[in-house]
Amino acid sequence: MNISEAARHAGLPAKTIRYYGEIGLVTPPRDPNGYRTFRPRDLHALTFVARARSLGFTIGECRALLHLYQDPTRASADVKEIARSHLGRIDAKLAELAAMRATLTDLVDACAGDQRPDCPILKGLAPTA
Amino acid sequence: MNISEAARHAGLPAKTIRYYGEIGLVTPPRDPNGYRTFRPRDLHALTFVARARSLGFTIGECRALLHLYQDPTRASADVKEIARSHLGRIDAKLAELAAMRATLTDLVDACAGDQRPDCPILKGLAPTA
DNA sequence: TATGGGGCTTCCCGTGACAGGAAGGTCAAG
DNA sequence: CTTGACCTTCCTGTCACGGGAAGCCCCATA
Repeated sequence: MNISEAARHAGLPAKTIRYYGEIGLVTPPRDPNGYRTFRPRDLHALTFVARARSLGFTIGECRALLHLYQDPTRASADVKEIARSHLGRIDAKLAELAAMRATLTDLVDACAGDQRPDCPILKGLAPTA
Repeated sequence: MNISEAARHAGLPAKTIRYYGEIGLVTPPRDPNGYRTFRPRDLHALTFVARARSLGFTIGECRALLHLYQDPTRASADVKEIARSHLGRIDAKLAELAAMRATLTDLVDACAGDQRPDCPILKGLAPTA
């Protein structure tokens, strides 16, 4: 199977799949003509990575998860640790965004949004506010 | 005032302030020796940008907001539009992260996290799940 | 057999918003 | 005069790719 069909199956752009090969994440063999040939196991790995990425795991975490996935002697504790760490990052980001949202919402609600220059948003950003 | 003191006042790394100069966001004058000299208005602008950045505005938005801030003939509607657009981005990101968090929490809760290889997290990421 | 239009390859540059670090000029104190 | 703390520019790296150029390769059709 060539790269464009693999891309369809995995739900990833071909460019991304080439990138994953370049960084040694998923490295399908090559045909004599140099084309990448995706075997079922390669598609499997690509789809696994696509899902992990869609959950926000970094490439490094995807690499570790893929190794664990392919290692029958793994301990689920190792997987869980990666996921919990990522969950912590997500919670931190959520808190940061929620705080931004709260402040911004207040400012936006206070702003008339008309032709006059008076603006609570700018006042809120100004140093001496 | 030199850059390190300006950095302290604005709560930004000196490196970041040089970057802002490079992209023409805040461009303080130079002493004869080439050192940047920060006037009160430069500190003002830097602090304004620092606050806007901390609310998640992009550099481009900060540039626009700073222009509006310094333009007494502005319409608050223009400011509000930028802020509302950013608020939309924040909400989208919040939704995305909340969805990730929900899925991840389910998976993590289902995982024993012990020495055994059986792992619902990996199962959840696997293609045939 | 020629040709045309895909699909495949590598290579290089750009993204956003900086951080790290090297090489070298400047300044005030001892 | 030297030391050490500043300051400067310049180059590279980050993260996870996207865009596009230049050049093979393959298949179908005329």
